Formats: sequence, structure tokens, C-alpha cells
Amino acid sequence: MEFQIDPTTRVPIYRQLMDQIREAVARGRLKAGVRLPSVRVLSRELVVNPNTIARVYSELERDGILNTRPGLGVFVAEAQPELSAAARRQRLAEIIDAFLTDAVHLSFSSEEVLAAVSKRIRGFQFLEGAASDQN
Amino acid sequence: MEFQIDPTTRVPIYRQLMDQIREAVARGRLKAGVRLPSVRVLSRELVVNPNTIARVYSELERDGILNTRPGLGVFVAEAQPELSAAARRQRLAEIIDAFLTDAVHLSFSSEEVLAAVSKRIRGFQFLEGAASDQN
Amino acid sequence: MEFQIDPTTRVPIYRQLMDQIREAVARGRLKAGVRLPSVRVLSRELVVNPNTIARVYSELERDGILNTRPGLGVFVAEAQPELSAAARRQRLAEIIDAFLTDAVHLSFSSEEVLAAVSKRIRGFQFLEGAASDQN
Amino acid sequence: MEFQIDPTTRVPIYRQLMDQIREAVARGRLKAGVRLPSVRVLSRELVVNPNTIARVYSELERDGILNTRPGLGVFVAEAQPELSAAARRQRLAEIIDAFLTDAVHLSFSSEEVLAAVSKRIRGFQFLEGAASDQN
DNA sequence: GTGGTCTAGACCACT
DNA sequence: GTGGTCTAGACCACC
Repeated sequence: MEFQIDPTTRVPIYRQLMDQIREAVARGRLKAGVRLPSVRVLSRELVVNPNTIARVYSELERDGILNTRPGLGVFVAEAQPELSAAARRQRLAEIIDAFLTDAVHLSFSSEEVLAAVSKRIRGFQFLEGAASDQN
Repeated sequence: MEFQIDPTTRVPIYRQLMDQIREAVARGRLKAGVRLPSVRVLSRELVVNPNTIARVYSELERDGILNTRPGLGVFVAEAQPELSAAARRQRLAEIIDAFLTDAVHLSFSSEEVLAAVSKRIRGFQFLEGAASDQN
Repeated sequence: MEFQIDPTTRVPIYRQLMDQIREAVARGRLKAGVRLPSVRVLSRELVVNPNTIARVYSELERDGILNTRPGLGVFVAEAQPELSAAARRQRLAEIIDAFLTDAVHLSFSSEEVLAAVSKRIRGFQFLEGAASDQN
Repeated sequence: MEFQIDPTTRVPIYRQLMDQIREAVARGRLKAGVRLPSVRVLSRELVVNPNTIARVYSELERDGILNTRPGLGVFVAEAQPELSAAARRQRLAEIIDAFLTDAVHLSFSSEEVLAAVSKRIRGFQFLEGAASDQN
């Protein structure tokens, strides 16, 4: 995995890195169990303050996306939704509505939006099957 | 239209209000030509500083979503996309990827996501027709 | 770069400063990547409230002329036109007509106006090449 | 002459009307000596407060573009530059620089700008000859 | 009445 | 240190 920081954006560095790790996991490019570079190594590689990397790892651990095994390193966690089904559904509705609001203001038609989502969704590693609903 | 501010979130007040207005316009609940509450009235209603409301209105005006008529008030604008097709397509890809990343981490399947998008898209007022691409 | 505010004009302070920065960028006197003075420094220098400077920077960022890097400062952005060709052409026609209207009322001849434009245009950093129209 | 007010713009009504009269004069569509509609008539026609029309006429009179002949009406004045040659040249330079700044930020090339100015200048009624420089 | 601009001063997040 | 957000309160222009 290579991560890239664009310092010309107003998105904070820690956010850029978090988003890239989250997206890599979502696309299946980072699979559960894989070890990430150490804070020190990655901070040198990206020319970023080690504190910033450490913050990224700890926030992703809080989100259940990474696990730190002391002395061994930081690893991609098994997928494990902690939210209730109701909370997950509500959260999904929120992010869909926010996304659709933006899409409308970009003057796309609903057909164009659905087509684009259908196409891009193939680049992501979703759960198999339909039933993720029982918890 | 009623707007609601949640002061406990870390989302800035002006952002919450902007998002709510943008969504209401995208859903067709606020139609072009409708007058919004005056800065002073809304600031009293939401118990928010008038400057904060004024900021929301002026940023939405810069985005082409509202118009200000001096001395008269603030109104919902006619939709008028000014971005190039290339910029619009890139923006759409970005928001879709960000949305799908979140959806994967919520442990939904791709079928569930597509179904939810298809369902919720009906609540929004998209452009008619499919081809909005010639400019 | 030195900026100057004339408090006797009816042009708002933030507009004066915005215009000066826009012109400096257009002339190539402020090049992409250059760091602008911090909000606090410039506000002391110009004897203007920091909020006013912050407003200038944030509006120019929305226009794609500046970038903010949190914690680091404000920088001149790479040029990146996002408007559609149609919108750009219409905008150009509008500003030309407004300019020509003023020029006529100053009692210049068309030859004088064209000569003056041709001469002054050399002080600006335009795009190379002629065709900037495909998007 | 028909004037049109667009209430959806943030440009004040009095400014819209002033600009339209100035442009009509500059284009030669309103010639010196022509009588303009009375304040009352025009205010009914445009559905605008009479005070607003009166303000437009009085400001244009101050600029030397209109003359009021009491009891007779308001007339288009003879062109009469009151400024010194130096002041006129400086003012021309200012409006050219402001215009060119905008044109650069619209990502046009200098060739495109010159071509567009040359084309649109034909729609305006400039002074004949080149020598408007002796005063 | 309407919105727009500016100041002063506080608090927070990012690096 | 950097910029971002919010409040409070003043003054001005437009209608």
C-alpha cells in the first residue's frame, strides 16, 4: 500500500490518511490481518509528524478498523459492526441523503447517479450475500 | 420549513444549517422563488447569532442556491449549473467513493446499498431526462 | 507583496484586499505555492480586524485561488478552471460589455481602447496557447 | 428603449437601471437629446418605487450622462468628459486591469481576450477618430 | 424593515 | 504557531 498526502487540500493530513486507509480496506486492497507500517516508518515515508500518524492509528482502532498488538504492530481488524441494526440503517440513510443532496446540486439526473453508483460499487469489497441484518 | 440546530455535535452550526437548506432544496421542499426567513428572525428562532445565519445565506448565495435581493430578503434561486462536465463527473466520482467507503464499513452488502439508494433517491428532485452533459 | 487599504473609499476593506490579491495572482506576481502572510500578521500590518482578513482568505479559497493548509498557513493555489465553457464565455462577454460601457463614457475612441488593452495585457500572466475550450 | 429589472440578482435595482441606461448610451441606442420617460411613467412600467427611479436619474445627471430640464423632462446629455486627460487615462488603466484580472481567472488566453474585445467593441458607439487627448 | 460590513474578543482544532 | 467558528454589538445601504 502506498498512501499519498496532498498538502494543498484543506482536508487535514490526519483525515486524508484515515480516509485512504478506510477506503483501501473497503476496496479489499488491505485485508484483515495485514500489518501496517509502524508509526515511525510511515511518518518518515510521508514526511509527516509521528504524532499525526499515531492519531490516525488510534482513531481507526477506536472505529474497529485496526488493532494494535503491543510490541508487534498495527493490523487490519476483522470486519465487526458494533452498531445495532437500527443504528446501522439510520446511519446508511444519513450518508445516502447527504450524497444525494450533493448529487442533485451537481445537476445530475437520477438515472446518471444510479448508473454511476452501480458502476463504481464494483470496485469495493462488500459483504457477500444479502443478509447482514440479524444483529 | 423548520430548521434545527444540534449544539452538542461537533459539526459547526453554520454547516448544519447549510446542509439542511441544501437538502430541502434538493428534495424540492424549498422551491425556486420561495423566501427564506430573514436573518434576524431565523437567528432569534434558532437562538443563534445573526452573523452566523448571514454567513450561511451568503455562502449558499455563492453556491448559486440562494439569491439576495437587497432590502427584500433571501430567496431560493433557480438551479443553474456552471461547472464543466469534467469537473462535475470528477466530483460525482469522489462523493460516490466516499459514500461507498462508509457503506462498506457499516457492513452492508452491495445489494442492500443499491436497494437503499434506489429507494431514497425517490425523495429527491432530480433533473428530468438523462443527458445533462453538453456544456 | 505589499497590500494597501484605503479606508476613505466606499469599497469594503475585504473587497479591496481580495481585488489586490486576485490581481497579483493574475499578474504572476504571486505564484502558485507561495505562502501569504498569516491572518494575524496581515491584520496587524494593515490595521484591520483579523476576521476581515480571514474572510478574504476564505472567499478566495472558495474561488480556487488560495489553499489553506490547517496549522501551516494560506498558499496560492494552482489554477484550475472548473466552470463550463458556456458559463465562461458568458461571463467574459459580460465583463467586456461592462468595461466597454465605461470606456465609452470616458470618451475614448475604439482605437485608443484597443491599444490600451493590447498594451496592458502584457502585464498579465495568461494561459499559454489559444484553445482552452474542450471541457 | 425598454429596460428590464431582474429582481433575482444581488445587484440593486437602481444599479441595474443605471447600468442599462449607461450601456444604451454607450451603444448609441440612446442618442444625445432623446427624452427619457418620466419618473412616474417609468416607475409604473418597471414596477419600481419612484424614489428609486429618481435616484437613478439624479445620479446619472451628476455623472453628466443625463440633463434634467425642469418642467420638460429628462434628456440624454451631449458627451462631455469632465476629467483631465491624466485622470481619464488613469481611470482607463484601472478598468482595464480589473477586467484583465477577471479574464485571467476565467482561464482565457490573451489571444481569446483580445479577439473577444475586438468583436464586441463593434457594438458600441465610440468617438470617431483617435485624438481625444488634448484637454 | 431587509442584508452587508466591521470590530472586539473568546474558544477550538491542526501541525 | 496556524486558521475556523461563534458571539455581541455597531453602523451603513437598499427598499
